[in-house]
Amino acid sequence: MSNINILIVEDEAAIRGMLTIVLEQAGFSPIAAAEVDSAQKILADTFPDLILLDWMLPGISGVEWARRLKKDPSYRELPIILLTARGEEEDKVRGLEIGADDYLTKPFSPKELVARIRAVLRRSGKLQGGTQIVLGNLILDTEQHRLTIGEKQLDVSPTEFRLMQFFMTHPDKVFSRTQLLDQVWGRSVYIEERTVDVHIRRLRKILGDYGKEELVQTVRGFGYRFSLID
Amino acid sequence: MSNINILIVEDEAAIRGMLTIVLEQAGFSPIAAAEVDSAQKILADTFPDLILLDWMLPGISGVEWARRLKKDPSYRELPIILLTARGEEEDKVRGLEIGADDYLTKPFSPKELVARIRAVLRRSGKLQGGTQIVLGNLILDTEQHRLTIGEKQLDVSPTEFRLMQFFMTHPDKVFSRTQLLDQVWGRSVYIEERTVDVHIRRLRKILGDYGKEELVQTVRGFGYRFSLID
DNA sequence: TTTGAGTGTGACGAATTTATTACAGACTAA
DNA sequence: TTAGTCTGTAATAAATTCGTCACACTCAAA
Repeated sequence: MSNINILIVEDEAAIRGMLTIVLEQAGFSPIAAAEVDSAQKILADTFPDLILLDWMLPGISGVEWARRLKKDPSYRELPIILLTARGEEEDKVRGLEIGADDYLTKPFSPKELVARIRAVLRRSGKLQGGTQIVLGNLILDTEQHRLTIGEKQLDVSPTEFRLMQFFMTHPDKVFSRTQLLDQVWGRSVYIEERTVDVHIRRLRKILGDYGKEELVQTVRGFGYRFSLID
Repeated sequence: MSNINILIVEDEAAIRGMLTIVLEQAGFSPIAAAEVDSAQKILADTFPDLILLDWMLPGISGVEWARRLKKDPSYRELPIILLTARGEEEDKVRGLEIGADDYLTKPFSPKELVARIRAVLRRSGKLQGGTQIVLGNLILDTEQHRLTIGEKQLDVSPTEFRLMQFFMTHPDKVFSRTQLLDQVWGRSVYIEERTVDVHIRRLRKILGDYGKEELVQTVRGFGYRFSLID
């Protein structure tokens, strides 16, 4: 269960399905959209680490959308890989001009796709050899599956670990219970929203043992936030 | 100038040549044969450390030869990596049945080839620079096949030894049961995941006799970790 | 102060995951 | 061959985790 989310935007259902399967098998968490409109919605409440974008799309074209995203400060850092039709050299050039991070010419092999994705992620620092997330004196090491606070090791359950991992990679941001369920539990399970509260409680209890209870903050009416600042 | 001899058996001259070059560059000493007959001769008077064997061969097929070798006591230990054509899943299954140590699906990258070869050689103990791995007061000597803790020598079975070897070369890192099976048992065998648990248990028991039971740690939901730290 | 929605908390049973044991077949050395 | 070891698997036990619920508490608007 990687938490590398990849947003696929592709109108052809067959290719979309193929991409989804390939990415899943490669250990990513893909989300697919058929056109820009729904992609935009997904973008709003999920937090993809990379977008795989078809060049030709009905309605707003992929290029056009990419151009917009690259102009938007809050999405500028989000890597985009364009999928172009065979041999349209010109497109490639234009694609890179608008700031796409890579392009891939159809047809491509699954292997190549995954390799390119990894390369881009690595370049943007999201896929690192260094597997540590450091926040203050909190260290979460995904490779060792360890959560330490100062010198002390915290004993957390798998779900708590994933929750912490998500929080620590998105500090200072408020997330609704639904968003947390989507991100930490996965989009495909249905679970009561209140369950999040319980897990938050458990996390706070553990953190509280080390005087760090206030790291997880309640934002009444919205959800929770993880932050070093009060 | 390695003394690792690798016997290549491949009928297509182009691929044979490519393999030879790749292996040479990787520091191995390749010897190539176009079919089983000449391979058999080479086998008789040179002593390869590993065979890279094409699945499809004129005359006796690669599989058939592999099967024979694996039955012959004097060659049983000789690792074999099968080269299979793309997507022939069935072949893989048969490949592992006859006891191949790994398989590689064409086309493959030189990098992957070399990595797999190294892995297999390491697993069979033939690739070791310094033969000792030292961790705390634990010493694992791959050449003498010995595991000592302080002054005491531990009596471990072959599988336990390989498991320890893998753990000691990758300390502090969590591995899933699948990863352990791939790395310690080999990619081409199908074994129940639970079997790992049993071997872990056996290892712990042995280590426990010397007060080192806690070296192998359970990471619930993920797998196991070998670490000197709690 | 009242009221109701939003949140915190402890408990519980079910589900999941891991540990342990026993056993049969394969293999090895004598 | 034979006794003994090694290994994978299945069965069972033990431990942990997880989602829900019921009820207590908070907060803010009226």
